Parts: sequence; structure tokens; C-alpha cells
Amino acid sequence: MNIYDISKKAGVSIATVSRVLNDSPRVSEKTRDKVLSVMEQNSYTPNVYARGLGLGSMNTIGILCADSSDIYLANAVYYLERDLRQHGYSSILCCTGYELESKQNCMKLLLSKRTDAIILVGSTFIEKRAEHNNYILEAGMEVPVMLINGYLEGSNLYCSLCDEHQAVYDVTSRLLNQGFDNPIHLYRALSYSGLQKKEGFLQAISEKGLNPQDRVHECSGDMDDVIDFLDSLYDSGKRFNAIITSNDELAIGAIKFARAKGLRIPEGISIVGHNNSKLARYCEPELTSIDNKLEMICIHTVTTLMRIFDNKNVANKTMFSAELIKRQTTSFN
Amino acid sequence: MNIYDISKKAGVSIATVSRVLNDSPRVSEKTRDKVLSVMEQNSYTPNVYARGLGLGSMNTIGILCADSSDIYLANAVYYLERDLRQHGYSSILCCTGYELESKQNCMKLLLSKRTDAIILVGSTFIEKRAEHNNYILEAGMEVPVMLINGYLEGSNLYCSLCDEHQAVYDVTSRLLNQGFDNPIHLYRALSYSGLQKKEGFLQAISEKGLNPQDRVHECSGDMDDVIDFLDSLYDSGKRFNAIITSNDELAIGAIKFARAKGLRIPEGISIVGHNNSKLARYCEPELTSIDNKLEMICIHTVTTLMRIFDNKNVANKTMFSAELIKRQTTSFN
DNA sequence: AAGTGATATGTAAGCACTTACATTTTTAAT
DNA sequence: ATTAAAAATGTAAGTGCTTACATATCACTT
Repeated sequence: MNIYDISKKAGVSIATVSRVLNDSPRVSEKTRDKVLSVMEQNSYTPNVYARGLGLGSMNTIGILCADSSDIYLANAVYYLERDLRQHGYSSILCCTGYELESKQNCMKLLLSKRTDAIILVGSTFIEKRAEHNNYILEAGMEVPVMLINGYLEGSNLYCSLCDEHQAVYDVTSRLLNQGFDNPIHLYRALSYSGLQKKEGFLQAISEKGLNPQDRVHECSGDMDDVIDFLDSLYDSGKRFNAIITSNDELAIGAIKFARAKGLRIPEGISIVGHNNSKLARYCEPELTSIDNKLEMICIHTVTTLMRIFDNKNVANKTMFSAELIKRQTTSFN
Repeated sequence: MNIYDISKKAGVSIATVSRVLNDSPRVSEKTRDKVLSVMEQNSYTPNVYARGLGLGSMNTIGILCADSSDIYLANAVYYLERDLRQHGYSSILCCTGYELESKQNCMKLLLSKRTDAIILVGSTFIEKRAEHNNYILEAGMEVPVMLINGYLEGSNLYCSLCDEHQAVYDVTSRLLNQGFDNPIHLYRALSYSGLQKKEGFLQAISEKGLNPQDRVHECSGDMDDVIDFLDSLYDSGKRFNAIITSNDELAIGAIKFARAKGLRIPEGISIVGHNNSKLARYCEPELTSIDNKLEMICIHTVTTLMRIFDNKNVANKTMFSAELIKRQTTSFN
């Protein structure tokens, strides 16, 4: 069943059928109804490939995500797909993992699918080494590329993110002022946002005149690794009374560590997570966490994309403010 | 840059270029190399829409998922996308939510995208009312439809699932034999697998001669609702010493409830989750949970799909065995 | 009733590929 | 060197849609 069949059955030309398909105003109401009812009766579905050929696009967006099984990224994917679909776009998902080559391949794949734009989810994309960003910049020359939780100065990328630097600076300062004067920071990966978090932490402690030495540590995503790491740090004689992490999983590892060592939370040690994922309420005690407004960022990203498609003007960078969600692992008033 | 440009630059016909594109053996090695290098130099990417038109397909699979922000379903989506991509297929994701109409619309959307198959993730798809399954069966007439964690007797759907009935029957029986003689079951939704879990529970308790009355309860997915529900059940005088749930989130709600009431886990009350998600280790005490082999099911689903595409013969239903992962909310030996 | 502009419809040429069939070239056997 | 079969390549007709341009129809005006 194609446009020719429909045109015959409706007694019109294929151009008219096509116009109906594309909501053209240049069809009389009578004809439109006729054509639509023929389509309905024959449960006709236009062929996307043919339309894509003719139109040069078929309203699909590529979502490049490091790991959609990560609870935070999974939420991002969910919000994005939902909002895109509401705007008439569908989503091709591609999970890259954390290897550069795999990311590049996935990007190539999405570009070859002629997606109208590409959204990068997971701040792990913008890395320290500039050459690791090239494939993103190149993609940006072909289609609009949106970064969630990332930013690249002076690039043609569109960025929606949260002010993680400020957020971490703020909690760290508050903890310091409250007597938790010996904090450490655990992070997962030095992505753009990871870097911001770390810098926020460092700024706060340096303002208090603390030595940053041995206060910042990279951890694997596995909870047991986090526990092991903290155990060995502790057993080597190192002491600390606050742990600020770059995501909630790490913070839960920290909680497990503290409980196992008999440290009291939050009196003896404060713990702050990041992302304010559902996990924050699953653990015990429930986790104080920085909410970085993921849903808002995703909605904004999709809105921006639509404006770009409409050739409206658009900011290259939009930054939201995080919010500290206080629970039981800290004793802020 | 299209196939004509390439053919000119390589000094061959478009048919030859197309053959190179399609890995046809009917091209000499010399010509193939020549064409490939011209493509490379001009960084040519074949147009998916044109290829899709000519070939009638472009190796894309639709993934219909109730809610990809659900930690269990997010994992399924992750495994599926990964395995599909390894086999040269890309994935269009569509999150339906739990409303029938929305599910139907998403299915239509995916079919209109001419996906080569559709995978339904989230057992919520096969419901009690037969008419709610019609849209799935109709889709099954057009393309292969695979069900993850679902089954529909006598249909043309391909199903990969885990024997949840047996799994729940087994733990429930073990708990009963261990003296936890007053169990209740909480479930999220009466999907196919939800039904299996419930039936497994009921069979176990009826074999022990217990009254099933008031032992099985539907809960919302929200943790606070679960806690509230159990609170009011408890406050109304109802007592129980084992809670078997249909997912880990519910079980964590149960843990929170038990701790708040001062019930001792696992001596006073045993709690068993389902899915063995990461969550099971985040809570306190860590949760005993039924592992229903999601990764294996997903891999099997993709393999099955590839066999279908190759016209190899394939089982309509494949069932795996679950495994009980013992942690701290039960005291099995 | 003829003429005008607006509106509706049709024709045909893209869009970038695939592939059956026809033709040419190569290889190997005589 | 001749010939047949096999291999490589080319030609041209799809694939199902969009849309510029041409043409037909309609509603008014005079």
C-alpha cells in the first residue's frame, strides 16, 4: 500500500495525497477528508524511508549516552525521549561506554542515520585532552549537538548544565563552618561536571586554609571498590569527618564504610551525595544530596533544539542552579 | 556527496559502488579497494533513507519500554541496545508509560518507522484483559515481536522469560518451613510476570494450609506509599513475619517500614525482593532478592531475533531459571 | 456572460539508493 | 588461437515519497 494506491482509491493525484500527508493548506477540506478516510480504511502508513529521502530528514534525534543502566543517565534518557516524542521526534539510543573509540564509533553510527541532532548525555564526554573532543566538534559541524552537563568554551555546541561548582563549594563551605573541618572528595570521572565539582570542593577548602593534599580521590563506580578504597585509606591512618562525592552511588559506598567502621553519621562524619537520585532515599541513613535539576535541563535541551530547528535564536549555554536536599547524613539546620 | 559522485571519481558505474556498499562478492578486489578509498577520501556516508527505500529495511529495532527510568527496565534497555548494536542493528527507544492508549500510540510510531522487529520490555504489557493485548498481536502480524518477561499462550509472539512462579514458590516455601509462617506478598502490577509471582506465592501458602485472605496486596511504585500502606496494615492489627515482593523497590519500602516499627530483620521478619538489582546492595540491611537473569534473557532475545532474520528455526518461548541471592534480610542457611 | 484572481489539483522531475538483466572482460580449457 | 564458462561491470527500471511548475476549477466582479 503506497501513495499511488491511495491516490487511485481516492480518485486524486499522488501530489494531493502527499499534500494531505504533509498537512498542506492547499487541499480542499472535502478532498482531505476523502483521502484521510481512504488511508484510514486501508490502514496506510507512509514509508519513512521514502519520506526521509524526499524531505531530507525524518524527525529523529540521536541520543549518545555513556551508560543507560546508570540510574542518573537512565533518567536523562527517559526525560529526553519523552520530551522529544512530545515534539514529534523519535530517539535513536546509542550507549557508548567510556572508551573513546567506542564513543567515536557510536557518533559515526548516529550521523550515518541522518539524525536531525545529537544529544550527548553523561558529562563524561568532555574530557581533559582536547583531541578527545574532536569527534564531538566535527559532529557539531554537521548537525546541532547538545551537551547535557557539559560545556566546551568557544565551541559550536549547545550546553545545558547545572552550576555544580557553586553547589559543591556551598556544601563544602557549610560543612567546614559547622566544624566538619576535615573533608575529602570522591569523584567518579573527570568529566566537565566532575571537574567543576572537584574545583568547587578545592576552592572551599583552600579558602579555609586547608591543605588540598590527599583530599581528592578518583573511584571506580563499583560500591565495593569505594568501600575498599576508604577502608585502606582509613587503615593507613588517614582521618576525615566529611565525605563529599560526585554521585549518590559513591556516597552510599561511603555510608557503608562509615557504618562498618562504627563512625556515627552525621555526628562523627557527614556524607553528601550528588544527583539526588532515588538511591538517596533507599540507603540508611537517607542521603543528603545535591539536586542538579536533571529534568529541567532535559526539558530545556529539547526546547532549545526545537528553537534551533525553527531558526529562532538560542543561547549557547544555559546554566541552572543546584539545590541541596538535606536528609540524614548531614546535620544542617 | 552521493553514489554518483563516488562512481565518477572512482571511474566505475553506480551499480559497482552500490555493490561495494553492500559487500557483494561480485566486485573485483581491485575495484573494491579503489571505490572504498574514494569513499574514504570524501568521507562519504550512504544515505540511510535511500538505502532503506531500496532495501526495504535499515536494520533498526524498536524497543518499547514502559519506563526506562525504572532501574530494572533501564538495565534491560541497556543490554538490548548493546547486543543489537553488536549485531549491526540500531535501536529506537519509545517509553510508553503505563496507559493503554499511550502504549498503542508508541507501537504505531515504531511500526511507522519500519523497524525490523519490536521488543517489548517491561512485563506490564501482557495484561489481564485480552483486548489490551490486541495491539501487540496486530504488530506481531507485521514484524517479529519479542516479549521480555511476558508470555501469551498460543500467540505468534516470541517470549523470553524467567520462571518467576517457581522462584517465588521456592522462597515462600523455604520461609514457611523456617518458621516464617505468616507471609504477605506485595506486587506492583499484575503483568504476566507479576501474576506468575503472585501465583507462586499463593501455591506455596495454600500447600501449607494457610488462608490466602489478605495476604496479597497491590502497591504503587512509590516508596512512601509502600511504607504508608504497610503502616496502616500493621496499625489495623494485622501481623506478618515475612514480606515477599515483586521488585526491589517495594522490598526496600518494606525494610524501611520494619525498621521504623522496630521489627528485627531477619529474626523477627524476613524480606525478599525481586530482580536482584543494584538497589539490593544499597539498602540496609542488604536485601535478599530473586535474580531473574535479565542479561541472559536480553542476550537470548537478540540472538533469537537474529535467527528469525536468518530464517532459522526458533522456539516461541524460552524460560530460564531464577536464582535466589541471599543477603541480610533473610536467614537462610 | 466574460474576465479576473484565488484556490485546488495534476504532471513530472527529483531524492539516493538497489538489483534484474544485459554486456563486457577475464580465465581456463582445448 | 579459439571458445566456453565464469567473473566483473554497466544500464535502466524500480523503491515511495516531495514539490516546483503547469493547468484546471471556482468564486466573484463587472
